[in-house]
Amino acid sequence: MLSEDLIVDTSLRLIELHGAEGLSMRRLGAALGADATAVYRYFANKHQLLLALADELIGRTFAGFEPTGQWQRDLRTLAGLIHGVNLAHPRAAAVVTARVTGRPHELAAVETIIGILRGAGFTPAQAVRHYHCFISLVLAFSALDSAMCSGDKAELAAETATWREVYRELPAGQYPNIAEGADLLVAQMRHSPFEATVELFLSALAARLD
Amino acid sequence: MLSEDLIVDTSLRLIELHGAEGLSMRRLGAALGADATAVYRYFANKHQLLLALADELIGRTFAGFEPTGQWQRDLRTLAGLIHGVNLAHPRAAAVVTARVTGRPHELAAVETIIGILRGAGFTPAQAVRHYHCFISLVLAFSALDSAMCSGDKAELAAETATWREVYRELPAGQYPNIAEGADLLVAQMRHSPFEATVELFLSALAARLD
DNA sequence: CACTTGGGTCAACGGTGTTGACATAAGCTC
DNA sequence: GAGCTTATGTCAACACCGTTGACCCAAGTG
Repeated sequence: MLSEDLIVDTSLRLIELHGAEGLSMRRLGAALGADATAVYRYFANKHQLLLALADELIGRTFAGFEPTGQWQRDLRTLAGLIHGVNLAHPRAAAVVTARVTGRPHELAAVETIIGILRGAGFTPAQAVRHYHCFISLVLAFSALDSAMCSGDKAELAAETATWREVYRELPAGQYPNIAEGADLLVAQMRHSPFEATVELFLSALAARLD
Repeated sequence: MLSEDLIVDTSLRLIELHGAEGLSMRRLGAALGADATAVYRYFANKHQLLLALADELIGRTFAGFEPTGQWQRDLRTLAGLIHGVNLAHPRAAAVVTARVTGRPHELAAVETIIGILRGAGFTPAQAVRHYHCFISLVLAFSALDSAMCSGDKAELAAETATWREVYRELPAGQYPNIAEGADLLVAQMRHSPFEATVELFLSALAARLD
């Protein structure tokens, strides 16, 4: 017997295993030991399935989180958790990102984050505004970085090779600013600017608090 | 006779016309009045074509831009330009976002932005770091927002309806923070937090400059 | 017993990106 | 000009994809 939970778990395992694009209904059916179309008894279409995956991921993200009362630290932790979970499930991340699920785990997440901002001293209006910026920032970067990592290793290596070869050999006359920091640039582009951007964001919020 | 330029232009027109997912090789071929596979004489695969689209978009974005010397204003303008162009071409945006093209227009863009930061007084290392954060922020939000707008109108309306119905009717006992700002939340979620986040980002940069 | 209903299977439709063989026209060398 | 190479477009096919509708059978219910 299949079930929503079983399908969701199997889907997440498949994504983790076969990478971003590895989740197809046929593969899912095979992994479940059933026909591909059996899944349609539980989810109207693939989009609904992805929404369920998204909510499950949100739930897992917030499962091990307890607010400490220090709002900057809490938001930093949450940002890292969300980013991390989404990176582990790139394909589902694309959906968490773009659409609102309206499911229970999502509600709990919204409640938690706005609560942290209210506790920090922001007004309800500020808290809502900053919540929107915060969650969009984190999700947008998650989607960006998981798209970055979803390709094969070979593809990724070719990518950084492009950076190295193209950017390091540019004529300093035409591109003085690039030439000046070419080594820094190549080194910088290898890892995500996520943490740095979150720090900038948090410092901007803190400045708005006084 | 086909040509790279003709293919790129037609592709962009197709995307603008048929929406995000509207660009398939067969449709492209039809729009060109040729067989779908003829495109493969000019681009090794669809990914390469999308990279070319991306570079073309970058070029168009920077075409009408002249730095004023006021770095905050310039970055704000650029952010808006990039965001706007990407919103108009949702599918291509996803690619501009994730991958480095290494093509001429991209190089010019990198040079311009780092130049602005250097002119603002940042060190080469700072300029490179902040460039990376800035461009990632802008591209990540562009991808997010264009994914948001790419669905049908009906789908989008259903989305906001979800927000309205679900979030406004929540029990205040379980979700006090959401209940407190439910109206604000529903109103807020309708438009992108892009401008607000860019402002926060720029203010954080300015604070780092002293 | 008859009958509905939930849940799994099967074949099929129209779509996708991509490949390899084939045809034809252009341009170059002898 | 003849012959050959190279560029360019066409065609059929492959292996996928999400989704639908018909079918079938076991379980539960009147």
